Amino acid sequence: MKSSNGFIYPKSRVLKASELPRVYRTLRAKFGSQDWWPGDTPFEVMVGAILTQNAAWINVEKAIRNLKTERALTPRVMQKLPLKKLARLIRPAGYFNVKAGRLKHFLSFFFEEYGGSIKRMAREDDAMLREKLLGVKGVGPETADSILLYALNKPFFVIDTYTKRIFSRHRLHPWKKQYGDWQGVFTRALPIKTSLYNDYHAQIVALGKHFCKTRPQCEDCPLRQYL
DNA sequence: GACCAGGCACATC
DNA sequence: GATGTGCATGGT
Repeated sequence: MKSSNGFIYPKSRVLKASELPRVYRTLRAKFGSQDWWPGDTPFEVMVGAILTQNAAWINVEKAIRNLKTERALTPRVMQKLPLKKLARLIRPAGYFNVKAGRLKHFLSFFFEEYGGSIKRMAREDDAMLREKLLGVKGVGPETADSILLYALNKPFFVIDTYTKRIFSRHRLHPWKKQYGDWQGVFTRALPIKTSLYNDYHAQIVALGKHFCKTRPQCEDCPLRQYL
C-alpha cells in the first residue's frame, strides 16, 4: 500500500471494527495513559482546538504562550482584543488571520448563548450543543468534537487525519468516508465512555506522531501485529 | 526548496 | 455530493 508520503507500507489484512477495543489496549500498553488534552482550563482547550486546525501542535503552543503572556487567554479579554492584535499573537499557529476570525466567531457564540460561562455551556443538551457548535463559522466536526470531549467531558469520539490514515492502512474504513461515517465505526465498536474516547484518540495521535510519520515502514510499530 | 502538520469554508462541477 | 482551492507558520 502506497501512502501520500511516498512510502510503501506492508500490505495489511482487513482489521475488523470488533478488534478496536483490543487495538486500544495494545496502544495503551505501549504509550501509557496520555491524560489529554494539553491545556490548563476548558477555555484554553477550546482555543487550542481552533488553533490546531491543520497546524503542528508545537506551533499552537507558541501561540498559546503568546496569549498567556498578554493575559489574553480568558473569554472576556480575548473578546475585547482587536482582531489585528489577536491575529498577531496567534501568528505562529499559521492561518492567523483566518483563525483570529474563527476565535472571534466562537467568542460571540459563547457569550450570546452562554454568557461566557463554561458551566452554562456544559448544561446544554449534548446533541443540541454539537449542532450549535457546528453552526459557528470556523468550527467543523473535528473541532466541535474536540471541544465537546476535551473541554466539556462529553462522549464524542474525535476523528482526525491520523485516525483516517492509520486505520485506512489497516483497511478498516467506512464504506463512505465522511467524518460521521468514520465516527460511527468507532462509536459502534466501543462502549460510550468519555474517558475511553478521550484516551483512545490521544493514543492514536501518539501513534501517528511517533510511528506512522517518522517510521512509515513500521518495523517496530505497535500495531504491526494487526497487519 | 518541497513537504507536512491533531481543518474549515467556499466555489465549482 | 464529491472534489479543488485558499489560508500561512515553522520544523524536517
